[in-house]
Amino acid sequence: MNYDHKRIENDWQKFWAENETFKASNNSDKPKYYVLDMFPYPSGAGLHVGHPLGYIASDIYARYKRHKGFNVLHPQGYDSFGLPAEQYAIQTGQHPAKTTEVNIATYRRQLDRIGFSFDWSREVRTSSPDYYKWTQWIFIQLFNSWYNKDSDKAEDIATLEAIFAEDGSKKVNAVCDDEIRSFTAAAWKKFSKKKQQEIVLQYRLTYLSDTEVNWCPALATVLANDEIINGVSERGGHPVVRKKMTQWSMRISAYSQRLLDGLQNIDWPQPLKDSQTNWIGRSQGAMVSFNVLPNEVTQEKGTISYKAIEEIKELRLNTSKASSLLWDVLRKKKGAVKFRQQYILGDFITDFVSFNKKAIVEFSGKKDEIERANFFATEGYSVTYISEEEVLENIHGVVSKINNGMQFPKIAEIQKVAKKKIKAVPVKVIDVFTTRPDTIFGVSFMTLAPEHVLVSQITTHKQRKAVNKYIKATAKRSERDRMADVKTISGVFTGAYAEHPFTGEKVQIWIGDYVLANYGTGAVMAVPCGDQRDYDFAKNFDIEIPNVFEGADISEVAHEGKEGTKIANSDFLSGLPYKKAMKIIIFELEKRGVGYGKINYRLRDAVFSRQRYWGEPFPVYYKDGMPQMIDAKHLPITLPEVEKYLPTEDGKPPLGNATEWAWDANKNAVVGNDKIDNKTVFALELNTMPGWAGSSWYFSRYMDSQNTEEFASKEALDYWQDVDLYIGGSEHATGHLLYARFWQKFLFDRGIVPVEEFAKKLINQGMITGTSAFAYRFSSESAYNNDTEDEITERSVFFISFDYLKKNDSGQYVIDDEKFSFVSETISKKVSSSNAKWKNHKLLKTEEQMSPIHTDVVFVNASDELDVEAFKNWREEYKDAEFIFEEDRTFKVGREVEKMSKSKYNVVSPDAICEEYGADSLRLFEMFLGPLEQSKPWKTSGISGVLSFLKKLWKLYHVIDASVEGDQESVFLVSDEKATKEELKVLHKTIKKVDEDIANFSFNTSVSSFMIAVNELTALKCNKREILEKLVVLVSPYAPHIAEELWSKLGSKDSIATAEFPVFDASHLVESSKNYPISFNGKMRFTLEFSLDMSKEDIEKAVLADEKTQAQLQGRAPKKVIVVPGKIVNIVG
RNA sequence: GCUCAAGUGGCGGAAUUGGUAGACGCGCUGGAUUCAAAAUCCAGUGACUUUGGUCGUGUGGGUUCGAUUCCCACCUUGAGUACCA
Repeated sequence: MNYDHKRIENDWQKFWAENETFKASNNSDKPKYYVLDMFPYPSGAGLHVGHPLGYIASDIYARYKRHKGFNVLHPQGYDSFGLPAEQYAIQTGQHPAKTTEVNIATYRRQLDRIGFSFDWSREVRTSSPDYYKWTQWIFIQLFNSWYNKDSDKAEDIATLEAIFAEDGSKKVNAVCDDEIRSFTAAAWKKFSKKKQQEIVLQYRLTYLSDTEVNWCPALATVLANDEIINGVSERGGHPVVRKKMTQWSMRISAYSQRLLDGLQNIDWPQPLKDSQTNWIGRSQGAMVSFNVLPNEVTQEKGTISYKAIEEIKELRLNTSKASSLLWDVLRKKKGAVKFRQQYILGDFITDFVSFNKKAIVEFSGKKDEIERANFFATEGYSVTYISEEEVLENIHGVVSKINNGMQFPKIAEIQKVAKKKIKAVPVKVIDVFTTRPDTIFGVSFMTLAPEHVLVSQITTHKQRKAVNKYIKATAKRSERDRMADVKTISGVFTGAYAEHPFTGEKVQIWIGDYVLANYGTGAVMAVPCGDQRDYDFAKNFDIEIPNVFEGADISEVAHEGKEGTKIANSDFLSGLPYKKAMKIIIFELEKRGVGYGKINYRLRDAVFSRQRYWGEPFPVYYKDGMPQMIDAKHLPITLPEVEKYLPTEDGKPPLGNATEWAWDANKNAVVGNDKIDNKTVFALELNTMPGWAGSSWYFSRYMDSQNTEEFASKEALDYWQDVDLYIGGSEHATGHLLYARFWQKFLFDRGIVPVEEFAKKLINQGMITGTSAFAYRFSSESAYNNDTEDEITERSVFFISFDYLKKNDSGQYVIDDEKFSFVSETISKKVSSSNAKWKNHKLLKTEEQMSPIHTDVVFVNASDELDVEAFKNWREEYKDAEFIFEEDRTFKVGREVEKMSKSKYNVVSPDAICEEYGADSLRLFEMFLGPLEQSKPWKTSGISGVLSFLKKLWKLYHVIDASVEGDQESVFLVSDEKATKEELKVLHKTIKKVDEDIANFSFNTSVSSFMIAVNELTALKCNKREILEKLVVLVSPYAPHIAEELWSKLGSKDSIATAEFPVFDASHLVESSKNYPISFNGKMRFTLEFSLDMSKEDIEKAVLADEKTQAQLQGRAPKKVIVVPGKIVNIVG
């Protein structure tokens, strides 16, 4: 029987499936090993040969580990929520679930053909309700957690509420919104339930907030930072704008430091670690406070800001009906409680306030309600909330509500408040973050982001117009414009000054769009001598540039280096080097209370809402405007059916189209929207989760994927622990891989998973690019009639074989000068023979550029020859094309490496390769292509090498049956004779090499060592069982089908999958002599054979005595002879 | 701009701690087999060359008896990032 890959591969794939050969057990005496691939998004295009590269590598490793006696978990699944299926649904109306189903079936068929050892019983699909049930469950856990900086981990939200009730907000050290809110325990208890919910929401690890988001109008959704490449969407390349929206966010920022620290403990590629480090962007420095010097605006009416005055004016003009009605009643109730309308308290304008009763009456539903409530509570006021409807319907009820809610404070408290009122006008403070506090004496101005809150409060009357104009102009500019135009320096002076915290000097306050509102505090202290941007700004606006560096030349550029320069002109810092100066300045800042050392991170919280249909629904409903979690026992909240997958007409996300999509708290079921007025039915969250939700924990689900009671059982989690080897693309560095690490750490904190990092080792496989083929056509302006100088328009299309062409200086292909006359004449002959009026014309100019036309790579053979007939039939427009062939009647194409893509006709499908060469050839070839991590081009022609290797391997186990006439038939035959020394040497050399190669993930080199082994054993005519039995196990991880076939022929009834990996025995490689390279001045000239136990001196003597050495030296005496025993001899002449 | 990775025959790529540069494969050349083709097998294949050699791992320096490997500077390509204070 000859090597028949089709039959063998079919048989064994069936065998594996029927016997569940690769099913992993959750309890075993063997040590565990978990090999994971990044699961694919099942796209409509199916797999091309580039996709399985990583899967083949991981499969080899998984099979190798099985041979080595491990209980291997090697699962596979689908990341099946996502945009393409939804975009397709929008275009065609097909339900994404359906197309996803079809695509998955294609993927599965394609994957099965390659012979992977996946345990399919553990398959997961992120879009399946059985799976996303647990994604929703994790969301609930995040919602019910806050980050306690004191314990440095996530804790249950109940512990936060307990501290609030016990000690108020001061005792809480949490990661939450930067705005300082403080309230006493007493105040906390007095807050309404809703108020408390609002406060707690700001501490949760997933929270709702009005955030500036990246809005993509074309996709009608928001995008995360890592989903945007160069200012446009990663998918589709649509423009992205900034927009404020209420969104769910994930507090990944709480984990910044731990995500950074964790990188130390995992074996991941350095470039990937670097890019995560970069993305987290830790910078060490200090916060510094600058007081704004009073000016005519900030001084006006004490604490009342300009903004507030404007607001009051407007408020009083537009008082609502309810408000004026209530004011009439309150005003007339003379004597009892004196209320004031729209009076200022701190930064806020109250609706109604009674100063002596410390009572406030407010209409609920204000945007800044939480901040107001906090402030009022801190000041000791009690707040009664009322609604417009209440007032209109039952004003007397409202008045009694106000009276009941009123406190009657003690005298002492009233006095305290009075004192506070007398206190001086609070000074406006600008906080800045800087990494170079040591250069603080070089500050000559400050710059605020145009969006900074203080801008409107400090700008002088004189500058207001210019400032407003500038703010408007920057708001208009899109993020992309701002990015594209880094060079233009713009800004406006606010007219205000700050006081330098050390020198007390006046420092101008500017605004400029080079300062970003969402990094640090949105304000910088500008040190033009030490920062190029500040320098450019100062030069542009003619601001002073004081030099605080010893001996630095700052006439042209800023001095940005840290080390090696000492600080100058800086009072107590002068003469100090960077590190010392940093220590001292931070000490001083803290001592004087004007700043403190601080670490800042670039990592932002991740927006978690998407205005899409095809994603996980949130397990969230809204009650009284506040988000509530649906009890976990009701999960999954399944996606509702919708008519259209587009946003609703009133701009709600696609889920708003659902007619049955609301939460009935009594019946615990999703019911019709029409019952929403029934008091027990609540609106559900209409956003869905982003693509990275499902992929942030799938590796844990594989451990126990069929569990309906838990996300995964504790036993399964404890047994498998983490992924031992994770293989996937580097493009997920700052997306999936960072989010997954974040969730893992969170789940670890909450005691759900046993380890803090989910993958010990990670390898990035490179991309396989395509080798496009081009036929070169000469373009239309090429034909002229030599007699009339007229251009001939009705021409044929000509293609010219690649060997007639050369590249010109601009990289375009033109006809090679030496071959020009031949080509030109050939074309002339062809044309004139077809049309009489084209006699005597010139068809080509030497500098004529050829247009490269993509031809499908299937028409091209290994020698780059085009199947011209197939090409002509491929496209109507080339049917009558003429071809200028080589002398041997072949037509050559040009080659160019490009990304594999349908539009470039260079896509090679694994199905076609499996059909023609077999899965074993495909697997070997993909590995043989080059190092796993590297990107490398695919060229189908090379695969014949590995196929002939497999045939040679087959032949080692077979002999030609002479009794069969005609076609040569081979029959299985191995001998039980003892192997020779030579044969054992070949085997053990190969065992050693393959063992090392797999350990180093150097799969390409082990394929070549297989080839060497088979070539050598063939030369030795070896067919000994002793050798061949071990050889087949060695090959089995790479080419499992042929290995199984030969293994069964060798007499085994079981699969080769768990056969013991051959053990290397060094004794077979012991040599007695060495062929020493003899080099002269480091250049090898010839070799000499010496025994390995010969001494240095003897070797030196023998080498010098050799006539070849004498010939090299030509009579000169060698200056020095270096002998490295077992390695080399070098003679210095 | 910054960060990282990589530059070796016609092509994909080998070369363990510095020790015979180009393993293995593709392609190419010649030969055997064949009516012929495919397949298979054998030999050759870095460049130059007076056939004895000489030069060769992006460029220029350095360290070393010896450098693809280590150090410095530069060039090119690819990836990530983008005013991060």
